[in-house]
Amino acid sequence: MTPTPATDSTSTTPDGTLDNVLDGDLLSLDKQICFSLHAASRAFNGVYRVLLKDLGLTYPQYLVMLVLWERGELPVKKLGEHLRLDSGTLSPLLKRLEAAGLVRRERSARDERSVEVRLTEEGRALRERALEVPRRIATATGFDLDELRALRTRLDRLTTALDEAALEETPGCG
Amino acid sequence: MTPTPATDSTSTTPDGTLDNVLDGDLLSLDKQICFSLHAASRAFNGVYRVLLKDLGLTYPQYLVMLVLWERGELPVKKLGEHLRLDSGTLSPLLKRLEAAGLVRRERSARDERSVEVRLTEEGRALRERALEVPRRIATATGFDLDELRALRTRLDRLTTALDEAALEETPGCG
DNA sequence: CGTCATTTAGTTGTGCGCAATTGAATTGTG
DNA sequence: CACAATTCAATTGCGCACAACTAAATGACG
Repeated sequence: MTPTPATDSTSTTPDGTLDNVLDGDLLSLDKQICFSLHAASRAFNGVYRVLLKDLGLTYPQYLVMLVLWERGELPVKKLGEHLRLDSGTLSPLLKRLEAAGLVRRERSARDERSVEVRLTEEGRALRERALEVPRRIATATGFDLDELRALRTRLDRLTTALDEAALEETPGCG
Repeated sequence: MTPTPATDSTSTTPDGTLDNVLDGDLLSLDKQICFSLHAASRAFNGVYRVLLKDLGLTYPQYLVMLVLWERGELPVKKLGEHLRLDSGTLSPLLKRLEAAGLVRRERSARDERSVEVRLTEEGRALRERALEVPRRIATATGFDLDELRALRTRLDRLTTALDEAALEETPGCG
């Protein structure tokens, strides 16, 4: 059972430009891209879920820990900037990490609006057990390091383009 | 503000194999891949959200409609196979589509376990308004058609590899 | 100094994704 | 036929993503 849909009605276009493509063909290609991206994202998520289960972490929690392992401690705001997540997502997530004993949250003394997130000893220790995760992920993709880097570059390019487009599409920003 | 993290401590490895890479380096690369993929997925989702708002659809609902526009009618089970989603996700989603008047759900006469999902006239009509979405998405990515197809191929390869790896990782399937 | 805009976390509500379970219908087997 | 196993949709529970809002602290400005 391959993830590839049956039809590929766009294969008749000679060049790669968008202008002389039928809308129906585009809708079909869009369907394929949608599915592929959506499926890839969830498949990736699924592999992480399996690997992270031993560590008691979800995938987004792992992302937070990766940042904290690198930086040690930082306010929720900065964390959100690194991860492109807002407090609506981070606040409950951090509470769960705190409940798990991996993290402490305390109001900053110099700015009482801010909340500092720092690793506990237990949280710092978890890094050792996490070290094997990336290798197993890399193996799971079937890609070598160069391919992984290339994929990263391509995804970043995609994200940048999409973010810019999103800004232009948003009503009131044109 | 680029999505690219600061360090790239993996750039010292000469070949693309995994064997002679330090765990710390891999953890760093993993962080970058994680972020890139997660960010790309959400950025894509965000652009769709903006474009689909006019149609009153969420991104997953759009995926369902794409399948229905192509097939017209099919049971929940088949829909789930196409989208790789289970009834836990599809059941409430389909209820919302039904509440929106785009879809009807009715028990199959020949097999009362199965539920047939079919487009209403309104649901069928929505396709016309959806035809412009793919072109705007394609434009938003900044990729041309060939690049989009290449991306799709790469993502499908990734998904296949990850799914296989997930099966092997799952306890009790080795 | 007081007032107002901004910054920062947190809360609420909606929807998705997935695991686990339930319950009904069907199929297979003796 | 009776009974066990399977199939299918729905439900429940948890966590994440995001929009919209609240509340408190800070900073800027008259």
